[in-house]
Order: sequence, then structure tokens, then C-alpha cells
Amino acid sequence: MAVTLKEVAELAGVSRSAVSRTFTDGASVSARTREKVEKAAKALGYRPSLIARSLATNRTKLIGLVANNFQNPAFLDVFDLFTSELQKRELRPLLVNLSGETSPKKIVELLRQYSVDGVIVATSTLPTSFATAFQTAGIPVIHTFGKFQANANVHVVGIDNEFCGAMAARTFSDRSYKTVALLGGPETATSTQDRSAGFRRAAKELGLRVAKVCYAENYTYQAGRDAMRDVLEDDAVEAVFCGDDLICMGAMDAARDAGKAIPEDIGFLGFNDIGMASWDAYSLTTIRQPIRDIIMSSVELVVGMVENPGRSPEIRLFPCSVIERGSLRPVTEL
Amino acid sequence: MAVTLKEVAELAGVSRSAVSRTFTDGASVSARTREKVEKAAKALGYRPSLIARSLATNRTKLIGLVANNFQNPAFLDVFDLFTSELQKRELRPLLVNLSGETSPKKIVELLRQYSVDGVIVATSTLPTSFATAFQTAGIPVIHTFGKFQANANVHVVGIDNEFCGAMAARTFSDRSYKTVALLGGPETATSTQDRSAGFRRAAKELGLRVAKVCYAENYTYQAGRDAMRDVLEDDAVEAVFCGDDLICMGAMDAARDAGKAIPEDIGFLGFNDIGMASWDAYSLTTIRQPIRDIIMSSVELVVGMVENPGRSPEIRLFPCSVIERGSLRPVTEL
DNA sequence: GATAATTTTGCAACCGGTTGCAAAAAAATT
DNA sequence: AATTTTTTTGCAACCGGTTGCAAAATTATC
Repeated sequence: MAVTLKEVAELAGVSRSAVSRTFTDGASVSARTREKVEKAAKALGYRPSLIARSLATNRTKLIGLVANNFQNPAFLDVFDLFTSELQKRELRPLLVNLSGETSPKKIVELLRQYSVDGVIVATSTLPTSFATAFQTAGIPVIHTFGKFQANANVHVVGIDNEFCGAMAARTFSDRSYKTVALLGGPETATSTQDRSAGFRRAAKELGLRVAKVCYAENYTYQAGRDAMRDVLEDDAVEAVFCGDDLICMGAMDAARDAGKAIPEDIGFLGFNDIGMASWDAYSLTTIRQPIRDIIMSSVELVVGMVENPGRSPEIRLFPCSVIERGSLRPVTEL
Repeated sequence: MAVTLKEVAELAGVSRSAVSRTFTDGASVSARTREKVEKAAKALGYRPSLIARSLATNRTKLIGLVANNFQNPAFLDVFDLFTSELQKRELRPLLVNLSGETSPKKIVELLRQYSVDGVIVATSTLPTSFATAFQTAGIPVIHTFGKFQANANVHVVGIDNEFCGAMAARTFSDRSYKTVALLGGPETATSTQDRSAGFRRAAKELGLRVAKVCYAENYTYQAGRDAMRDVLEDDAVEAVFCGDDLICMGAMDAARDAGKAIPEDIGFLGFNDIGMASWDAYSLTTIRQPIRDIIMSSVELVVGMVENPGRSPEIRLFPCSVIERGSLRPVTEL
């Protein structure tokens, strides 16, 4: 079916090695041979099989892309950027949908069977141990959006969630909010835990009262809407820090349903800056993480790992920023 | 590095074939041998290399998943369903981000180099000829969300866009709208062309006046917003049929900006029923395509093609339905 | 217990490439 | 023109599996 090395070699009247060398860069072939081979290859429509090549070179150019939040619009960017960034370097993403599965065992097996060159675990909800499992299996791995911990044994690219939590508290404080609430993502997510910790610590330092702390069951509009009911029980809450824009939008609609005006009666601060955050209907003030930088850095790092597996684990954190829109009252002038 | 067949064979004291056979179902191995092999394999942590296997069996279990609309939330479902549906059958999606590229040539080459077993082209914007290119290259292909045409030479799974266009016109007619507009997706997309044709034909038959026809530049909120300006020039327009929910939401916000109330002053009908369509801020009446069915059917079909490549091209169309919410006035009672 | 039928096993060739090595060819030096 | 150096080439082994085939082992039959 497919055209092979051998057929090209025969047509060109050279050895198989000669053909192979024409298609491997850095190999030594004379101009005349190369020309003959290229002509024959073209005539037959030959392209080297990467599968066969990988058997000999031990490089598949496949990168496992492991994700578990396929329902969050925030991931559209992630997929788009990862795929195009990998493609630029002639690498292919092998997509794995975790959907529920949180034990790395099976996934490691699976990607090992495909001899992927490296793996990018793109999820903010799993502990670092998930990524470490790949490391242990000898597969280069990057944990993108992963939990930052000083004694890292695996590459992590992302943000400092605790710092971002503190940033949220400061954002409230700067706008003279006194009584606030935290409406996080799922409590089991490491990002939620870190942001929550940072938020509460900073709130205490800044003299903010955190009147309510609750968590949405998942990263959906509906979960945000449901969890917001809890927050609304306390009438004193002036502003809510949400762990995700989608959750935040659900919460906003719940607040409006309860007759509250935004930002007059209650303020909202989101997280992620998804496309919809800028729509008129929400005009959400939110914390943005520099996704493009994070992803470019991750790809760069995974490539580096493949080339030099001994490389010691690195943590790369990028700064987040508050995108000012209309869901919080303005900064209080001093 | 990785454990190979040979090492397992040595430890188990059997031939390489015996090991291979224990891991290929349907092969003949005695219970005693199998046991010995399995024990040795476990001890070494052996898993057969799918890459090496594929060289001999000519099956990689890789399916190319080609998409070009990574920015539309409608695609979250598509990715989620495709990946999980393929995984269920032990197939792996090799993701290709078309992003701009509309010539199939390079993509075909690329997927051929990875010897994918089949390809799913998941896009409603490209002509069938794009998918046909894979067919010509001898790669089983399904065009999901593709253009339906009677003389198909390639499998198509999706909806009858022309019929859906007509359905939109009927939806307007049932609610006694008289003067309407069409705000389609990009004009180059085949789905837009078909829906537009169906809409206009049915409108004529039903005595609706199509006062404005315009197209958004891409499938984004902003493009919908921009294109809506054009529609708003004609004050007589009572309802707008949009080619996509995202576009529709942009259009709705543009209308509200212009001081129009929905649905009192102007009605909107969307397409796709993305998650946000049900949010309070939009409460969008929209046409839903049964994505889950379409994708399950596509996967089933691609598997069928792989097993039986001679299979003749089939068209599978699924019915769409109007999801009634609040962006159109109610059906007029007779 | 001998023979026939069936199952299991290992050998060796193959899938489609790469690559170290030594021989052959070409280029450079004297 | 002969010799040395450098470049190019083909051979053959290898990457990690599968599989047709014939021999060996087992099971069934008489």
C-alpha cells in the first residue's frame, strides 16, 4: 500500500541506506545521489514512515497532552495554543481525556505504550504526584497549571495560586470592601486550596472579614449558581472572589435573581479572563493568567527535557494581573 | 530503557513468539506458558510497544482528529465526546489544528506519516473535497459536520443544513414574524451557504420578507456584534436568524445597545445550543444538533471503515430541534 | 499401547526504517 | 602519476514486535 524505502531505492538505483540518508538531516549524501533519490521519491509519492523511524531512533515526536477539564471555555485557548505550538516544532499532540480518572497508573501505561517523547499534564486540579508518576516511569513530563511547591521533583509551569489569592484580597481591600466571601472551585483542586489559603491569609492581614467560604462542585455555570445561594444567606457580603469565571457568571446571575445589582449591591471578581468575561452581560473584573506564555514555556520545556532528560526540575511561574471591568466598584482614591 | 519482548522471553524461559502470543488475543498459547509469561512480564513491568506492533500489524490505533474552530465553545463538547468515545475503543486521537490552513495536502502527508488508521475531519466550514483528499490517499475518512451532497464520495455524518435553514424560517413563520434577517457565519463556510439557501427558499414559500442578509467574519461574539450593526440599519427587521450561538449573543448585545428589547422589539434564533445559550443573560432560543449522536456515529463509522475499507460512502444525517427559550415571542395560536 | 488428530511451540522472515563500519570513490596533496 | 586524505556508499545488524510454517508435544481414539 504505502511506498517504502526499498521501492524508492530500486527506482533510483541506489541502496536503501542512500534513500534513508537523503531523508535524515545531517547525513552524508552526494548531490548526485540526493537528486536521483528525490526524483524517485517524488515519482512514487514517498514519505518516510515516522512510526518505523521512531523504532530505530527512539523518538516518536508524539507528546501526550493530558487534560481533564474539557467543559471549561478556558480550555479552548489551552488546546488551541498547545496544538499550534507543538505543530510549529513538528510535534504531535496525543490527546488524553482524563474525565474522572485521577489515578495516573493507567494513563502512564497508555502513553508508555505509544512511546511518547514527553507528556504535558495540563490541569490545575491534580496533585503534583500525578505528574511525578510519569517521571518515575522515565517519561519527561511538565505539569502545566500545576501546583507550585518548593521541593519540586517535576517541572511545573503556571502561576503562584497562593499569591493570586492574596492578590484578590488586595483587590478588594483597594476598593474598600470590608466584608467579603470566597466562592472557590471544587475543594479537591489544588489550585482552589492554594488560592483559598492565600486569600484568607491576606484578608486577615488587610483586615477584611471573610464572612463566607464555599466551593462549587465543579467548574460550571450551574455549580456557581447553586453555590452562590449559600453566599447570599449572609446579607453583609459586599464582594465575592470566585475561583473561575464560569462559576462567577453563574454566581452573578444568582445574585441578580435575588435582586442584587452588580456592582452596587455586590461585587464580583473572577479568575481566568475567558472570552465571555468581556461581554456586556457580565463585564467581569477578573484575574488573568498569561496563558500564551505559560503554554509556550511548557512546550519549550518539554522539548528541552526530551533533548536533555537529566535536566533538573524547574518551576516557572508567571505573573497574573487584574483585568478591570465593571463587576467591582472602582479603586478608592486615598 | 523500556522492557522488551526478548527480556521477558528470557526470564520466562520461552521463545519470543510465546511472549508475543500471550499479548495478542486470539493466539494459541497453553495455560502453563501464559502463566509463566505473565509472571515474568509483571516482574519486569512489560507492556508491548504499540509502535513496534503497528509496524507488523499495519494498525496504529491512531485516529487523526482534524479541526479548525478551536475558539468556539461549541467545540468543547466535540473534543470531549470524541476523545472519550475513541478512548472507549482503545483508539487515540491525534489532534491536528488546522488554524487557517485550508489545503488538505500537507495535512494528508502528515497523517500519512503517522500511519493513522483513520481520520475524522470535524469541521462544518470546509468543502467535502477536503475530506476526499484523505480518501484518495487511501486513508479512511469521515467528514463530521460536513456538507451533505447526494453524490457523496466520502462518509458524511451531520445534519441537513439546508433543512435547518428552512426550519428556522418556519420557526419565524409560526410566530407570525413577517420581516426577518439572516446573520450567518462566515460566507465561505459550506454550512453557512446551505443554511442560507434553505432559509431563503423557505422564507419565500412562507411569505416572509428577508430584509437583510449578512455574514459575520468569523465565529466570534465580536464578529456577531459587528455584523449586527448592518442588520440594525433596517428598522423593519423583527427577528434575526444567526448562524451560530456565539455570533447570536454578540448580535443580541448589539441590539440591546441600540435600545432594543428582546424579544419584544426584536427576536433572535441561534444555532448549536452551546452551554451559555441557557444562561439568564441570553436565554436564547436556538436550534440544537444532536452532537452526541453525531459523534458516536462518526466514531462507529470510522471504526467500520478501518475494518472494511471497501465500504461505500454513507451519509448519516440527524434531526435538529428548536430549543425554546426566551429570545423569540411565543408560537402564535391559530 | 500404538496411532491419529489436535494443540502448542520455536524458528526465521518480515514490517519500514537507521546507523556503525569498512570498502569504494572522489578530491587533495606531493 | 602516485599517494594520502576525505567523502560517499552499501552491507548487515538492529529497533520491538508479528506470524506462517513445520516440528514437537499433548490429547483423543481405537
